Amino acid sequence: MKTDEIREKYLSFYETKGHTRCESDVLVPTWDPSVLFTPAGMNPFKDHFLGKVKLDFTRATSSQKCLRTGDIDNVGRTSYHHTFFEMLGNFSFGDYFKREAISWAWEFLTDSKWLGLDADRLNVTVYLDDDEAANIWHDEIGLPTGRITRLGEDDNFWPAGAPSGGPDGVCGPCSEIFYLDPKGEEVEIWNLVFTQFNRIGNPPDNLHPLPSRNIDTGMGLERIASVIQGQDTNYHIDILRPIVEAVGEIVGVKYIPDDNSGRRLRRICDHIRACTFAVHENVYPGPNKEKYVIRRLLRRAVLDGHQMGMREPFLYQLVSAVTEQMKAGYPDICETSDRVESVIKQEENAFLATLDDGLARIDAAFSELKSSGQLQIPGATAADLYQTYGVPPELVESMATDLELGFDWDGFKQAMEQHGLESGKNQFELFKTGPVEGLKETLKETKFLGYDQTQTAAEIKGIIIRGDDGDDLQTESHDVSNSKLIVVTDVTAFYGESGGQVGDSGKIETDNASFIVEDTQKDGDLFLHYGYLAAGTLSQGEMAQTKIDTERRDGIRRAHSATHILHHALQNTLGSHAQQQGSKVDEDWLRFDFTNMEPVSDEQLLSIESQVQQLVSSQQPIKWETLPLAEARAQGAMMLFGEKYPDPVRMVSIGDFSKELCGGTHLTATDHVGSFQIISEEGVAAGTRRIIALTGAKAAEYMAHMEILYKEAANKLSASQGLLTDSVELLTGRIRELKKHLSSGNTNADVSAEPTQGEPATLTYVKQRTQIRKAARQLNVASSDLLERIDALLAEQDKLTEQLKQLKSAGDVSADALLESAIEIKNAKVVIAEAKGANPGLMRQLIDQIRKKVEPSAILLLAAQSEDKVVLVAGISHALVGQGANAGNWVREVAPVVGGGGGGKPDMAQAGGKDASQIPAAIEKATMVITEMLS
RNA sequence: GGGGGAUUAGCUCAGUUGGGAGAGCGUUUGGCUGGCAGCCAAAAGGUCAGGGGUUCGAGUCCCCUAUCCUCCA
Repeated sequence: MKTDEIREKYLSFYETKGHTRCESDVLVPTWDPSVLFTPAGMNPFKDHFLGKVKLDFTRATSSQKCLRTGDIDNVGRTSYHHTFFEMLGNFSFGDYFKREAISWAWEFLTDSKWLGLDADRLNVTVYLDDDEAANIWHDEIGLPTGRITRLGEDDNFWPAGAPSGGPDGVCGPCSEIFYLDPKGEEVEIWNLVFTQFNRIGNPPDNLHPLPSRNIDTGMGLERIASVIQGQDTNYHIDILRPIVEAVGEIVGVKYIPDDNSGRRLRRICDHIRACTFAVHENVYPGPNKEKYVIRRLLRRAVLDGHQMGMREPFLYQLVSAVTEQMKAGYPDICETSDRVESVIKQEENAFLATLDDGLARIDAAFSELKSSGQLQIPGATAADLYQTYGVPPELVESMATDLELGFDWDGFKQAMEQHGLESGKNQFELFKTGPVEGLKETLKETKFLGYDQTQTAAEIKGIIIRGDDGDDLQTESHDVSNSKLIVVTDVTAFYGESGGQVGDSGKIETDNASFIVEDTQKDGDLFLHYGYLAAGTLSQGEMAQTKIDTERRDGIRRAHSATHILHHALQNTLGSHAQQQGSKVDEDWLRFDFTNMEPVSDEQLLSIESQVQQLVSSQQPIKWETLPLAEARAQGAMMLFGEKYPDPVRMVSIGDFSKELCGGTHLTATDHVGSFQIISEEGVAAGTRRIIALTGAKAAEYMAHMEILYKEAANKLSASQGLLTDSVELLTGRIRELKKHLSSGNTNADVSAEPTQGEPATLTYVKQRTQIRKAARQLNVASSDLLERIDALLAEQDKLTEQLKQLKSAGDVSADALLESAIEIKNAKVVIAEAKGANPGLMRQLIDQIRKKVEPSAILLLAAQSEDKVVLVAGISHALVGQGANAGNWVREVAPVVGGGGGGKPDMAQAGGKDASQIPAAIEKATMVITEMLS
């Protein structure tokens, strides 16, 4: 029987038992902060089990794609470890319990209409004191007691060891079904969890029966398939073996199961499956969280390939093998395979580059070790390489082996553990507690009426006083004004932050109180109004009016509708790959992240902006409706892979060009967006770009601001040609020239900064803005700092011009002129002089010239840099240094005379001081010191 | 969210108690030369990521910001 058939049989079997078939949830459940990936079939139903959502059904079945990395090191080594796998499950939310769960499981496994396994090969386990389950197995199924084993809480309880070790919360005994394979080994194929207790505190008497008991079962699809298909490893079932073979083909290694490379091929097979699904869901390899896990999986697979000789990207070529095997269960995987391939290829290239870099670093580390005569690579060194540069330890090890060096794995692991500790770990709570959770259980949901109304009557259902450090407190009534509260009502006009759109603000008023809402958040289906009490006494059970700040809401609506239009323009300009990656919609402000491999060019950006503006002014209607998911799909609504959509869905259509599934609030016509301005485009992660834009009043303000900025900047620079960028270039070029002339002592060059006269030319707004942005980029500042930067550059230019003028007026400071003032001490020419107007670079140059001309010689030059500052530079020719003269000591003794200090090397040294009036005294001192030094 | 690292010429990177900004490749020019990375010589090319601080003096030390890499959660 094919794996695809088993999956389908399971789901339809439970449909015949009154279960609702649920699509596999996404691999990355953003709604659940306690996990990065969906780890089990029950995960998407967590809130159903906890009674925190309204139940549309009480029996469900699913084949859930899961990802676990806990046992990652065993992947490929054992017959049954995976990171990515599918979990078949059936669930009861306070509906049926042990009897049905057990008998249906048995029926599905043994009935020839379904799997038809040999009943004699099936054994079960139950929890120690779970007589109820044991009796069902014995009396109703007819299993002899010898085939029912009772095990302790570590094996037959969920969570494992919960009764004595915790955590607190719902838990219960479980019963596992084992299959005796032809080799005589027992393999676990199905775990039935009977959730019937709430654990509170430590034993004894800590398990309290739940009023509503649940069933949660899980059967690994790959494992049951291997049993049915008589394979001794999951990797040889019909949907996995072809992938393993494909890996071998591309890597150029024949698949031999027991071989070391067999292990590698299986591991690559597993990881590419995981990566294909993750990238399909828009989870790209990246530096943290779930993205990082994907990066690690992908890089492990690349490294395996690398160690089998692959030096070019190869994983991406396996995507088609994965989609081929998985498309029956997950048809949309095919729709994205081009994108998935290109993302994987890019990451492969990045990692191969890191590996190259790593090889160089290993070389450097090894030569250091070799010089100290070590025979083993210390774990700490390898850990350091890994943590800082991502050099994989396996690579270090294999290179060490080539050099007949050992590798200290223990030390490495120890160092990594230490690193883990130092990085600090903030653990997630498995089950959140607190007043909000309590309200979720009792109230379940807040009805949102804000699509049509800006104000609604509502009843105050909960008041929570926000504690400073998260310890919130629920209260019946509250009268301390200005205290921070969370208010929950049965209905509301306030939009709770979701889908990127920020929450509403406004007021909640009762006859006795006025509560200012600053933000609205959603927790499950509950709306939380965050704010403070302005006046009066707020009491639970009172009737109230929820009134949103309509002006702010209008700004948010403008930004949200503009976001959809922008999304359309992006795809139109860049291609259909430019999909939304993330979005934030605020009052007349929006941030939109999307997939694009390279920066969006200025021209493209302008085109995108003007397309949006055109669509805005075309006055097209914006409509929304609620319809079945399948129908929205048929109408071509844009759907994001990896996004979880309710069914029915809300679809927002703009004119005839945009249909998106969206729960946000929108305008009724495009022209209400008003002005639209893209204010920045930047990279946010590899393959992801971010556009920030403004709408309505904020966009208009921005435009006015840019015009003023342009005028001021142009005035400062006297940019009569109207080309700010040219003027900026001219200015920076002039400064460069000035510096060059100063350091070479060339006073003849004409670098006069005569401003070009005339009024700034008038440019169109877009051109002015482009000029400002280009100029800002040229000067490496944000647009807002442009004027400041220009001022600083103008000041620098003035300063340099002034210095050059001084140097010019100081007259001849050539080497020859200085040599005329030389005195002779012990056969050495000594020059001690003031080099008026010179800068340190020029002084050094003069000293070099003199030293070249006269040997032996000692030179010390002084020059005032400004009204008070003095610079001294001393140089001593090579021969004199050999005799014990020292330029460093020389300036060190002289500098205090002008109130400073200094030092340097024996042949060349530099010093400074703060009292230019003492230059004559310093010259006297310098003469004394050098005389002594040379005698 | 936290740890480590990086940012210097068009590119790849050196730069040691803080005291003359460098190499290789590339570019340009000149000369030599019958080829395949031709040879020789010279030159141009730098806000040392940005900002602040310490100092007589900062590529170098300290702080902040930005970008990138990397590990941990």
